[in-house]
Amino acid sequence: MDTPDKSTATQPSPSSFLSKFEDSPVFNYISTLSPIKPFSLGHSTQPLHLNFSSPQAFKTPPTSYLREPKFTRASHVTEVSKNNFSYNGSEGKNAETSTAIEPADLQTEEVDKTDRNVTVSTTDESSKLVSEIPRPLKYECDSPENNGVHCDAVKTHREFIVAGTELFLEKVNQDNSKEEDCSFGKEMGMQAIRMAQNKEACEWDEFVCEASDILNGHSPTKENYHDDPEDSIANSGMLSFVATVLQPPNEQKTDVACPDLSEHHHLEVPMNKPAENRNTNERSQMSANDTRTVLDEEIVHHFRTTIDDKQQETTRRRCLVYEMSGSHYRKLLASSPNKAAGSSSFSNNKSLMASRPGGNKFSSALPGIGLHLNALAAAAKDKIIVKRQTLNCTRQLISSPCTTSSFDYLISDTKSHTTQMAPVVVKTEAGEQKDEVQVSGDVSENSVVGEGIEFSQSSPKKKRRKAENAEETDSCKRCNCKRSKCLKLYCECFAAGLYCVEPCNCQDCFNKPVHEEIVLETRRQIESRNPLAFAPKVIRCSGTPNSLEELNKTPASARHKRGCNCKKSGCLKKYCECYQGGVGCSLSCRCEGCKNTFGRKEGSERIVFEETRFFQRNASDISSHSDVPITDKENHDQATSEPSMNARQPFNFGGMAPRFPTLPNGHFPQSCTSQNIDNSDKIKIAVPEDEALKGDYLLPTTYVKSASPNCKRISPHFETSPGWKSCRKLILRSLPAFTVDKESKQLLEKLQ
DNA sequence: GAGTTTGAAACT
DNA sequence: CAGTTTCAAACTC
Repeated sequence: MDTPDKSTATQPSPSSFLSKFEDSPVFNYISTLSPIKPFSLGHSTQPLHLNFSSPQAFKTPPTSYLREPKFTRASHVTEVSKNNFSYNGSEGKNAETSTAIEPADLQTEEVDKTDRNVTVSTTDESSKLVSEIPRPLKYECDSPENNGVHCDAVKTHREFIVAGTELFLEKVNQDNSKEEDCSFGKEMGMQAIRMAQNKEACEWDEFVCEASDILNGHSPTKENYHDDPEDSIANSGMLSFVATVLQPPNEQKTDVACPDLSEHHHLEVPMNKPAENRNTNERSQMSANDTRTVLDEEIVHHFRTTIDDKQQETTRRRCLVYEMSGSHYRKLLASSPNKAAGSSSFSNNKSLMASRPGGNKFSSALPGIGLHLNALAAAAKDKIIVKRQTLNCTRQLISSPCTTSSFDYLISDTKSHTTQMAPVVVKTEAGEQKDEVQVSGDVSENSVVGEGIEFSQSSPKKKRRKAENAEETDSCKRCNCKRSKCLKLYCECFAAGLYCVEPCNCQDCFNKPVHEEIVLETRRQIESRNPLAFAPKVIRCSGTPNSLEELNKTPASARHKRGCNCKKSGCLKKYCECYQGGVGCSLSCRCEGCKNTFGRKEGSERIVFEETRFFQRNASDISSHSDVPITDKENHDQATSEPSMNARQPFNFGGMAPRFPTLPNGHFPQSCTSQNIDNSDKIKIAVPEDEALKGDYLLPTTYVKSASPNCKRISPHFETSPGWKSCRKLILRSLPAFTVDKESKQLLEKLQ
C-alpha cells in the first residue's frame, strides 16, 4: 500500500471529480482489490502518519499489553473481514464487518446484555461506528504526529484501510465538505481539523480529553454507566462524537439527514427527529447484531486506550480539580448532613452531589472529577467548554505553553497546550482581559466544586449571591503574598495556575497577565525543578476492583501527592495539606502524631497490609510469574480511607486505575530490572510521580509492554529505597479497572 | 487586625 | 539529601 500523498489527503477535491472518479474503471478495479491484505499491525501505522497533524490527540500509549491481544483480535477481525470484504461503499459493509467479527473472538466474550442494550439504545451511531471501525485503525493513530484528532485523517485513514487506495481520500474530503453544514458535530470535526492543522486543537483536544475521561471513567462500571440513562447519554455523546470522527464517509453519506448531527446531539442537545429516526433504524439493525456492541466496547476501549495518552495531559487538568476539590469537599462535607468524620468522609460526596437540587446524574456520576469532566457535560449542552463566565470570583488562568500545571490544562490548555509557546490568555466573551477571566465553561450543570471556584447549577444571580457570602468569598482564593511576588508556590494563585486578581492582597505581584512572560518563565523554572510542582496536591484515586461488586466495595480514596510533614498540628488543621485536601494521611506522610480525621497514617498501614494480602492471593492465583508483584502501597492506603469514593467516582474518574496493576491476563507486570521484591510481605508498586501523573501506568495496557521492552514506562522502586521519596506511587490514570480486569480474565481464560 | 503558629517551599 | 531559611496561610487572641 503506498502511502497517500499528504496533500491529497488534506486537500478536498471537487465532489464532481470524486463521483466521477468513483465511477471510473480504475476506482472499480481498486474497489475489487483485496484491500487489507497488506494491512498489518506493524505497517498499518504508516499511512496514518501522513494524516495526523497534531501530535497528541490520538496518540496511543507507547506500548500496551492490552493492545496486543486486542491487536490480535483486530488483526483477526481484519483477516476475517478481509476475506469477505470488498469495499463498495454500501450498507452491506456493516453486516460484513460484524459477520466477520462475530465468529472470531466475540463469541467467547461474555457480553453483558445490559451493556449491549444500553449501548444500542444510547449510542446507536457510535456503536455502529465503533463496530465498524477496524480496530487497527486506532493503532494507526499511534504516531507522534497523529495526535491531532484529525477528522480527515481518521476518516481518511480508515477509508484508506478499507479501500486500500488513496482514492478514498478524495472521497473523504468530499464527504467532509458535504457535512460542513451539519451543525456542531461537523463543525467540531472540521474545527478539530483546523485546529489540529494549526496546532491549536484546543477545543477539540478538550473534547477528546473529555471523551477519554468519559470513556475511561465510565466504562469500568458499565453497569452504572448503563443503568443511568443520563450517564449513558452523556457518555454515548462522547462516544458518539468520537465515533463520528472515525466514522467512514460512506456511512455518513447513507444517513438521511446529517448523521453526525445526531451524534453530536448526544453531546449538546436532544436528538433531533431525523436523528431519532435514523437511530431507530439503526437500533433495529443493532438488535439484529448484538455482538456488535461487544466490538463497540472493545473498540471504544481501544479508543480509550488510544486517547489515554491524552490523559497524560488531561490528568494534569484534573489535578487542579483534585486540588481544588479537596478542600472544597471538606467545606461541603462540613455542611453536609451526612457529615461524617474519618474515613467515611468521602462517602458524603455522593449524597452531596446527588443532593444538589436538580443536579443531574452526570454530575453525581462525576463527583470530584472536577472541572474539566464536568465541563464536558456542560460542553455537551453548550458546546463550549471554555470562555464562560461563571462566578464573580473569576480568575484568569495562567496559560503556560509548556507548563503542565493543572489549570493550564483545565482550561487554557484546552486552547494552548498544543500550541506550544503560544500562551493563551482566556478572555471573557466581552473581551475584557482583566484578571477576572473565568476559568471554565459554564459548568453550572455539573456542580463542580473546587477550592477556588464553585460551579453550581444556580443562575448567575444565585452565583452572584453565592459569591457574596462568606463561603463563596472563601472559595475564591486570594493571596496575600508580600515577598514572593506571587511567583512562587507560596502563592496560592500562582500555585493554582491562576493569575492574581484584584481581591488579592499581594504586593509587588507579578502574577498577572501583564507579566505573562515572567510568570511563564517562572513556572517553567519551577517545573524544571519539580515537574509536578503544579500538579494537584491531592490526588483522588480508586481501587482496582475485580468485579463490579468489588468495584462498589473497594474503597477508593485520595491522598496527598507528597504527604504531609506535620509535627504539631496533628494533621487536624489546615496547616496539614492532607487535611486541607480532605484526604487521609498515608504512609508517604511524615507527620507525627497524626490524627487526621480523614484517615490516619496508622490505619492506612493496617489496611494496606490487608489489601496486600488480598493482592498477594490474587497474584498467586492468577500467575506465578509475577515474581515481582508490586502494589502501590499508597494506593492501598487511599483505598482504605474513603470507602465511598467509588460510589463517588464510580468510573474512576480522577483516579486511579488499578491500584494493583495487573495485566489483562491477570498477570502482574513483569518487572524491569529495577523491580524487586520488597523485603516486606507487601507487594508494592512504585511509579515515579511524574509518570504516574502522566497516567500511563494505569493503562493496564501499558503494564505489559511499557514495562517490557525497555522498561521506560515503569520505574518501580523499592518503597524503602532512598529514591522512593521522589517517587509518586500513585496512579492517576482513570482507566476502568474493572473493565480491564474483566477483559483480562477473559483473555486469560482464552489463553488457557 | 495584629501577632503567632505552622508547615510547605525554597535555599544552602 | 539534610538542615535552614523564607514564606504565606492558618490560627489565636
